[in-house]
Order: sequence, then C-alpha cells, then structure tokens
Amino acid sequence: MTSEQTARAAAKADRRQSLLAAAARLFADRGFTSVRLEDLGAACGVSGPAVYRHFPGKTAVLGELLLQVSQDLLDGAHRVAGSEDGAQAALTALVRFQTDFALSHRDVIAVQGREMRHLEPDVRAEVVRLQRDYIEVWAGQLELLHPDEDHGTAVFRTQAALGLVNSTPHSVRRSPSEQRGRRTLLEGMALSALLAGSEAR
Amino acid sequence: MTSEQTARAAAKADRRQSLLAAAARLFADRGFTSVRLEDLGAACGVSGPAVYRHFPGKTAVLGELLLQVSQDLLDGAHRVAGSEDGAQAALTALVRFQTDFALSHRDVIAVQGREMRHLEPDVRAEVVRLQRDYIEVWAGQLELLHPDEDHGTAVFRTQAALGLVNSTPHSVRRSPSEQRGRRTLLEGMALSALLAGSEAR
DNA sequence: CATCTGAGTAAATCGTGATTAACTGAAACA
DNA sequence: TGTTTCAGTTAATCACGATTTACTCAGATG
Repeated sequence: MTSEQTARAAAKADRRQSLLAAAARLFADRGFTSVRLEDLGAACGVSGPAVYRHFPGKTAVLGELLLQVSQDLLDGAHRVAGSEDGAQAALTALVRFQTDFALSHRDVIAVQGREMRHLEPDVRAEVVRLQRDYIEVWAGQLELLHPDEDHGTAVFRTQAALGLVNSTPHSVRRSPSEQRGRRTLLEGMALSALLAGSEAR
Repeated sequence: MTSEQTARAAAKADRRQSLLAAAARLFADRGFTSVRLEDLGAACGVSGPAVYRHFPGKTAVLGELLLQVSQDLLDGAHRVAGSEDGAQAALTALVRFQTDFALSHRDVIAVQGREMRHLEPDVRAEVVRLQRDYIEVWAGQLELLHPDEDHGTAVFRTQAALGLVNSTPHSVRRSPSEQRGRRTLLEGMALSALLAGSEAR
C-alpha cells in the first residue's frame, strides 16, 4: 500500500524527483534565468508546461531544491556533530561531512551559492534560517576551541571555511583516485583554517 | 590636452565610469539578468537606451567590468609578488592583497563569481585566461613551499584559498573597526589553509 | 555665426519565455 | 463497464525588456 499505492502515483513521484535532479544540473550549468521551463521538461522526456503538473511554477522548483539541500545539510550536521565527543572531533566530522556533500552534490551546492535571490521571499527566509542554523552547529563547536573569540567571530570563521570547501564545484573534475586525494587535502585545509591562530593542537 | 580635451569628452568618460560602478552594485545585488538596462541608466541619472551611447549592449557592460577586475587583480599580483623575496613572504603579500581587494570591492568579486556565464564567448575566454594567470602567480609560489606536491595541487590549493577569501562578500557588513579584525583573521585563515600539511614555518 | 557631432530621449520593434486554456487518453474507481 | 481523474500535449495569451528609430539640442568646429 505504501510501496506501490497506484502505479500512477509512483510514476508521478519519480517524475518529480527526475525534474528536481534535472533542475539541479541545468540551474548549475546555465543559471536559473537561462533555463527555460521547456528545457527542464525536455531533460525529463516531457515537454514544457507538463512541469506545472508537479510544481506551481519555475521558482517553486528552485525553492523545493534549495529547501531540500538546506534541510539535508542541517539534519546531517546535527547527526554528525552529535555522534562525536569533543569539539575538535565534532568539527573534523563536520568538515568531512560538508566536503563529502560538496563533492557529491556539486550542482546543488553551486545553485545554493548563486540563485538564492530568485526565491520567493518566504521560501528564501526559510532557506536562510536553515543555513543560519547549520552554521550555528559549526560555530557552537568552534566557540569551544576559541574561548577567547566571540560568537560573531565563530560564525565568520565558519562562513570562510564553507566558502573554502564549497569552492570545489568550480574546480575541474578529476579521476576518482585523484578525487580522494583532493578530498583529504580539502579537509585538511578547512580544518587548518578553522583552527588558525588558536594554540589548540 | 589630455586633462580636459573637451568638457564633453570628460563628461562622457565620467558617465562611463558611473555606469560601470552602478552596474557592479546592481549586478551584485539583483543579478545580471534581473537588472534592466533602464535600471542601470536610472542609477546614473540618465534613463534607458542612453547606455547604448557608452556600450554596445548589456552584455558588454558586464564584459568590461569583469575584464577590468581580472586585469587589475593580475597586475596587482605581479606587482605584489615581485616586490617580496621568499615564497612565504610572497604568499603572505598575495593573501593580503586579495583580502584587501575582496573587502573593498565586494560587488565586483561577487559578480565575478556568479555571472561569468553571461559573457560573450570571446570575452569569457579572455577573463578565464586572466584568472588562470592570476592563479598561476599564487601556484608558482606555493610549489616552492610544497616541493612534494604537483602543479595541479598547487592550483587546487589556490582555488580553495580564493574561495575562502572571496566568501566575505556574502558576510554581513561591519563597522570599520571590526573590519580590521576580520581582515586579519581572514588572512590568517587563508594562509593557514595554504600551508596546511606542510612542515614549513 | 553656420554646421556638425554626438549624448539623450521617447516611441516603436521584436523575441522570448512563463503561464493558461482546451483537449486527449489511459489508469483508477464505483 | 461507465465515469472520474489527472499527467501530458499543443496552441493561445501576455509581459516584459533588449534593441532600434527618429528626433532634439547643447557643445565642438571652422
């Protein structure tokens, strides 16, 4: 009942996901405004106005996309940070988490960093809130490592570190073996930046 | 002759600069496609099609803007790196330079990171070339500090560090006194990331 | 002073692309 | 099986915004 409730409903769910996936790639490659609703449909075998059967409009597609990433990231951060003890360990895990995410979801990360302005105000507000909370998870741990610095500074450090990690979508693709090396290096750089100027470790 | 050659020519030059400055701010705030040529004109007291008296079109404005930043950055990097001796000192100077630039030209940095795709192919190619060369200046110094790493890795490190430094335009504005602290912290983080994993220093 | 030049302007063009309307056919349902 | 429902389709709408066109007019130019 839950697994096949109407072949039709299942097909619809698939198409919806398909559309979101295509949107991520297209928006990342050409930019939100340059992607026509027709392009999006075409990428999924259907053409044009069919998208309206799944979303109220182009902006809503972007909204769903960004709400989903933001929520996934926040959930992941809570999970990851919660399962480690010690600020240093937590931060290391957070860095690893963000790095994995950025490397495996280049498109969405790129879109998140560039197309926020096209969201409807209320959706944007929600996405911003989720991002803020995500940053707070990092900042909370950072404050434990930098007792002398204030909250704003911890947030600032986090934003900078995220900027570093998220810069990879811009980089050229590489072979999976090289990816591994890059991932490690990236984590090292991010952690190094987060701890810079602290006498810890 | 060079300083006042026709009040008219001077006025034109002023307007041109005025347009470029307005474009930087507008493109950064609303995004290239969301800015109407009329908005751009309005921002300079003239309205609409007047822009065509200074640029062949909207895209050309963006082109000029990005070519100019890219060139300024490259020139600055050569100058700065050339006046220091020792890779460590050169990198420190490069970091300081990029940080100052990013903090004082938030708009352009944001535009450079987001609107490249709207450039005409030939202009984009040129901008990409300039950016590549800019990165090479950094990478060249990095290779001296990380003799065990290859060129690609040095480039990767540079891109990550630039991502970190350039993340500031996203951050909230602060009072000038706080700016100073942020600037220092940012430089420390960037340098720390660039040197991460190296035994140097 | 008589022209000429070029920045500006307002009033058309012209394309493009998001929505919407009117239908169609297959799947879900009573 | 007869009726709904609804994903999709194609053919209109409808706005909006980049260029163009046709004129102005004040500042060079001779």
